[in-house]
Amino acid sequence: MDSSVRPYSQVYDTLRNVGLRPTRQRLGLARLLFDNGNRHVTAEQLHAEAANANLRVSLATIYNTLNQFTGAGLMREVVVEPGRSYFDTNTSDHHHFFHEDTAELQDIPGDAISVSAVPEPPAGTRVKRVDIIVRIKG
Amino acid sequence: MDSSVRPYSQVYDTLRNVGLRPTRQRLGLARLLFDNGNRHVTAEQLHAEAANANLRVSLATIYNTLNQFTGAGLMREVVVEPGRSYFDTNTSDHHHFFHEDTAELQDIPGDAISVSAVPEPPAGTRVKRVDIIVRIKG
DNA sequence: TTTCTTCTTTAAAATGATTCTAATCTGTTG
DNA sequence: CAACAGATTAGAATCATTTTAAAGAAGAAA
Repeated sequence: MDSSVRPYSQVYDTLRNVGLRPTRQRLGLARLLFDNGNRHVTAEQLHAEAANANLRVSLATIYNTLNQFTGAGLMREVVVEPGRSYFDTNTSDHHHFFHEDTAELQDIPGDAISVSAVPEPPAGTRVKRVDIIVRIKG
Repeated sequence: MDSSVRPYSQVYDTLRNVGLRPTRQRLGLARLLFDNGNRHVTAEQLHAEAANANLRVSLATIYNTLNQFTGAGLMREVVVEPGRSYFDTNTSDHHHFFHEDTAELQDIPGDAISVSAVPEPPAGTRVKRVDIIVRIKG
């Protein structure tokens, strides 16, 4: 709970649990991502943030890590803009506002919006996820 | 109605109405796009299709044209996958199934699905559009 | 701890989609 | 038809992301 006393133990366990070796880079990135509430980041943003926090990580590792975290179910990818991927630390059922002016994402809690009557998926397929993006402008 | 008799007159008028010069390329692409029911295409797909139909158009023009048609409200862009853009000839209110296996889009009519209680957008913003993507797998 | 093996990280190159550039060509209008 | 504005094009440029192959770090065993 007190990150000044046990700065890495939480994320350390998290990484162990999903079978990822707790390396310096993964521990540092996990802390940036998970110790500050729900976050929506692009690879470039996280890279800049890491540099800022004195964490030396290459951009390739940022991409690897974001993809591994997503594959492990610790994050999810949100696709809202052509040519750029956002990663979301909130994996619970919820949706998004997308500010078209600032290119920022904002959570909509799962219970604040819902889809009535999701149509039957085509024969032979099953629904993997329903994404709702509410695009807004200033 | 009979495209063998008046092959270009419909799309010709459409282009005129939105202020785009009816060039050979735009007329040909418009015919491929609008004379065959609702379509979802990527730039590469449309390029291949044009070549197939003996319509010589560069890829740069495909991109220009798709963006111009979208800007003119004749089509809309659908973002479902990082790194690839889909363009949809159906501009009416509706949503999409996305087949993750085949990377294909399929319309969900606007009245077959709906969002209950779209939350109030943040102060100073207004909703531009609500996109629902139902991701399915085989 | 030393060693061995396996997984990670990295810089740099490669890729893939899209946009830009600058030169050439084509519609439109007079 | 002439002239101009707008459109098309090949190829270069750009941007986000992935791959490569080499060097480095973590875990297990002795």
